[in-house]
Amino acid sequence: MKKNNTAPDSLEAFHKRLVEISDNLPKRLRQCADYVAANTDKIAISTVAELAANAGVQPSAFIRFCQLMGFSGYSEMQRIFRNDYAQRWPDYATRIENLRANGDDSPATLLAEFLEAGRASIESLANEIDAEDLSRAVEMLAGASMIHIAGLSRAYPVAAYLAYAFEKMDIPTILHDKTGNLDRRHSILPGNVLLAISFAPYTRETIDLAAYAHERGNRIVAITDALNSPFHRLDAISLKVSEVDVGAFRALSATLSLAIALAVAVGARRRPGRGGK
Amino acid sequence: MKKNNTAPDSLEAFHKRLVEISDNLPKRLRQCADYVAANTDKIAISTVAELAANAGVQPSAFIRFCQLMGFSGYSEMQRIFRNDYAQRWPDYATRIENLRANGDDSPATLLAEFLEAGRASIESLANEIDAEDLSRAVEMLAGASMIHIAGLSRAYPVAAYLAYAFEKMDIPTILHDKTGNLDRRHSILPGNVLLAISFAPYTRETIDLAAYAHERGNRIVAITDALNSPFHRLDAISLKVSEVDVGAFRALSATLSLAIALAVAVGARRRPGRGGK
DNA sequence: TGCTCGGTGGAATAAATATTCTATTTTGCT
DNA sequence: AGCAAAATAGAATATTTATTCCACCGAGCA
Repeated sequence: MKKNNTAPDSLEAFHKRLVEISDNLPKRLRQCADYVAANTDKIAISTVAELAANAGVQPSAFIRFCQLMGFSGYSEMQRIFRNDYAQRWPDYATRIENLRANGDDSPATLLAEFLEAGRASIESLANEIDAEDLSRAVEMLAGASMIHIAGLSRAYPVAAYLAYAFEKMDIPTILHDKTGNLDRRHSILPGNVLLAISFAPYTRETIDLAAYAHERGNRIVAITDALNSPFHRLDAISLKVSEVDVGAFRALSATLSLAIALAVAVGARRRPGRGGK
Repeated sequence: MKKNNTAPDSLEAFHKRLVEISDNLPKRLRQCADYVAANTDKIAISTVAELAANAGVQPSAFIRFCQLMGFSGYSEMQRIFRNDYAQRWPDYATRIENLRANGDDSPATLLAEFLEAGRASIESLANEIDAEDLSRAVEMLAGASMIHIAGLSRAYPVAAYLAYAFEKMDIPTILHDKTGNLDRRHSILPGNVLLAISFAPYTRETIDLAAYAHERGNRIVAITDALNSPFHRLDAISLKVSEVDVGAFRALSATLSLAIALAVAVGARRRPGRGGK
């Protein structure tokens, strides 16, 4: 626990300070710290009494915690969260409403639906991604002498995007599209890794290619939408991403974000110091 | 203006009620309604005094407005916004923080960056899209006897996704990828429309194709990132989407959402009117 | 054991925020 | 123009919320 009289003025500064003071905290103040760490988002819209009750302490204790964080009191601390909120949501909700207001099946309304679906998908990916698996996937791809990318139909744009990103970073890649109906499975050599993208109902060709690679002893990284996908049997590292759908259609926002992050991380890992080019 | 004593209990109900009472409102109450309609998001974190001041009315007037909406007062109205906030952000901000906490250049941190960028892009698209242009684009594409899709490098995944979506809906489409280095410009016939996707710095081939199409008298719909893009000179309907970038890389979340919405809207528009399959 | 001192709970107080009330103004109508 | 009804501003009040204060507890130490 460390003293410091300058109040954090941003979310990052807040978190930094929270970590700083976090060692050697007395019981009640620790409860506050833990609760706040796990529920930062609630601060903007809660009263001290509510937070204190949830953290299992007295309001006065909670205020002592605020002061320890460097603020004069709860109100001052709350201010930075409210500011943050105001910036984050300039009026997104309102704009979405406005788009929707165009009429039930107007293009704008439809766009609003897909934007909402995209946002929800991204949030859910943030919640559900397994950082361990992601790291292992990056490591494995970074160590590959060649990355083979497979993804068809709905997954094809993702595969194409990955191929583009790897290409930009001078990483050797083969995109297994079906151009000319060529089967290029024999280009998969020892030490290569297959990066397969497929969603239920899984494309036969992609699964077949993965099975072939697995049989030959090549490792597989899969981007898919369920943990019990066919890739599971192939000893693949599965990155699960579930997209929210609109009617019969499913967006790709979260999947694309995952893909680009994966690609850039691999690039950074291969050439430490440079994120890309 | 209508009387009604049941308070809305959800955001949709709130908006519905807002529209209901919106006709024939006295001056000050109208100011409240207008301000609230444009700043719904601020309610969760503001006091009556603040809102009233921003709306240019007295706090008491604002409270009368709340009551007209069916609430007992401001506090009761605020509650539904705070609940909504709590649900929307169960702990998204926290999770992002947690991802970031993995270390400065860990894959998880990178993913957090891209997810944030994706979210921001989606929100900004919601703010900036021109519903008029979108409708006109849909109409034009729906009326085309054939849709030609052009998009290379970073735009290629978008083009591929559009081609996939149109194909799913049995809409005749040609994807102008550069497979076999074939130039298929001569497939562009009268009555066809070109859907071109390109971002600065614009891909030469895409622009050339668009120029050719324009010359032949074909209409163009463009998905691009600036209103002064080369498409502007070609009398294209431009849909502008600006993606937030992370380092040297730019996500595609918002663009993809726009693309799928566009495709589905075109599909919906064609089906009812025509006997088409 | 008894003293000290940081930590704590809870009541007391201060501040802010919400709500009501009423005199006055505006609006709509004839 | 003149009247009645509705709407409004702003002060007064009630309520909620934040903050301070102080008596008490319990660990560490002579």
